[in-house]
Amino acid sequence: MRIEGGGATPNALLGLLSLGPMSGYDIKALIDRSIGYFWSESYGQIYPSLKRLAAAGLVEKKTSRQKGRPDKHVYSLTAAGQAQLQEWLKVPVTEEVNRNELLLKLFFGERVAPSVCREHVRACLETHERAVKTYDAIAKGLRKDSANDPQLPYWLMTVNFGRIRSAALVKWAKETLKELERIEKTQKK
Amino acid sequence: MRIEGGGATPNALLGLLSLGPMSGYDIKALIDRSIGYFWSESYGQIYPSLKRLAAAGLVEKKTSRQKGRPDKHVYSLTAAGQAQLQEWLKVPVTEEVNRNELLLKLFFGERVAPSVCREHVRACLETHERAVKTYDAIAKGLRKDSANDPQLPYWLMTVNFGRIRSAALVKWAKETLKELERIEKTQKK
DNA sequence: GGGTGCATGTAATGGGTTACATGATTCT
DNA sequence: AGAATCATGTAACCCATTACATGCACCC
Repeated sequence: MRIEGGGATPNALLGLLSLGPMSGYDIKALIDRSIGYFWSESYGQIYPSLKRLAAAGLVEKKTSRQKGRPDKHVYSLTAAGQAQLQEWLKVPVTEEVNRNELLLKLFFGERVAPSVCREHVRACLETHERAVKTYDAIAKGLRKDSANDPQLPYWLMTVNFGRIRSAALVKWAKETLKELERIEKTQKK
Repeated sequence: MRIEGGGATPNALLGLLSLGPMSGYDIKALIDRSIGYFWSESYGQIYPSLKRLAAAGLVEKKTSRQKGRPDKHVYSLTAAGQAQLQEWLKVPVTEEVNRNELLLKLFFGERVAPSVCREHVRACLETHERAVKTYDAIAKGLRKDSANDPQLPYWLMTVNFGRIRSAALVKWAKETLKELERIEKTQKK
């Protein structure tokens, strides 16, 4: 048996619980409307992980009965859990290559008609144009709703990351579309 | 039993084999010095996958004996394999959220000293500053060595993606470092 | 003699999503 | 009547990396 805390998932859960006591269901919902653009967890990870965290004494479980609905299992950070989270936050980030299917398809793009790649890149452009707007909206909302939260600057940093990245990809997509059109024209001649 | 060709890995292999006949070992080496910055495969994936592709008739295996060294199993694309690759290249890219541990740690950054986050962001800055230079070098090399290859424009598009993305992250990291220093100063007062 | 490169492959393990199973309440 | 939301959990499955197993040749 391994000690809970090595992987990122349990530590992400500890982090979310540091915002306040929550159930597995709540955690999933919170992820989807906060860190969802750079982190995801499924129930199949959350529930077993919470159980293990509880067994390791890093979180505490309290069952609250509800009318009609199933019992709610609310978890909260223990002192040990808080310590573990802080330790993990200090560990240097290990960046691994994340696979990019768009680039893979583009790399072999010469094997198909230029219009195929154009379509892929156009979709990418649309996605990130929308994303930039979304990030701006999120930042605006955060600045309003969490104006006095000491965590606000950190949250804005992550949003800004997304914004800058998406803006860059918009730029790339536009450049790339032009290049693809150029290829298409020279091919037809 | 499933038909080979659904996942990205077998199709990536087909793509690489479209560049010429190769062994599993060659494929790994080629990945590492070409698409390695946005795609990776391990032997544990490559060898079994090639076997399945051969069973499905998408690639053809030829064993060439070598002096001293173990036999080399050279695979080449069949017509069916080429067709499968082209079909796959047309399928719209499904972008899923890729987890970002740096952002996760930054999101909970208020739970630790600002210097911790500063260190993470500084590492990110360094990584991407180096990356920009690497991408430039790769592009230069490609323009020289593959000047007449019709695939060159596509390869440059993928390199340019990396370049633009890394340059954007350098910008973000610099901004973020300033912000972290600001937080540090206001905290000390 | 020992490290590195060539060359193949399997088994163990890890980390994750999806589908399944259950069931009441509330909204349309 | 039916869909969505609340709520928890397990089992099956998929995909991927790492470790293991083997062994020769070449260079230092």
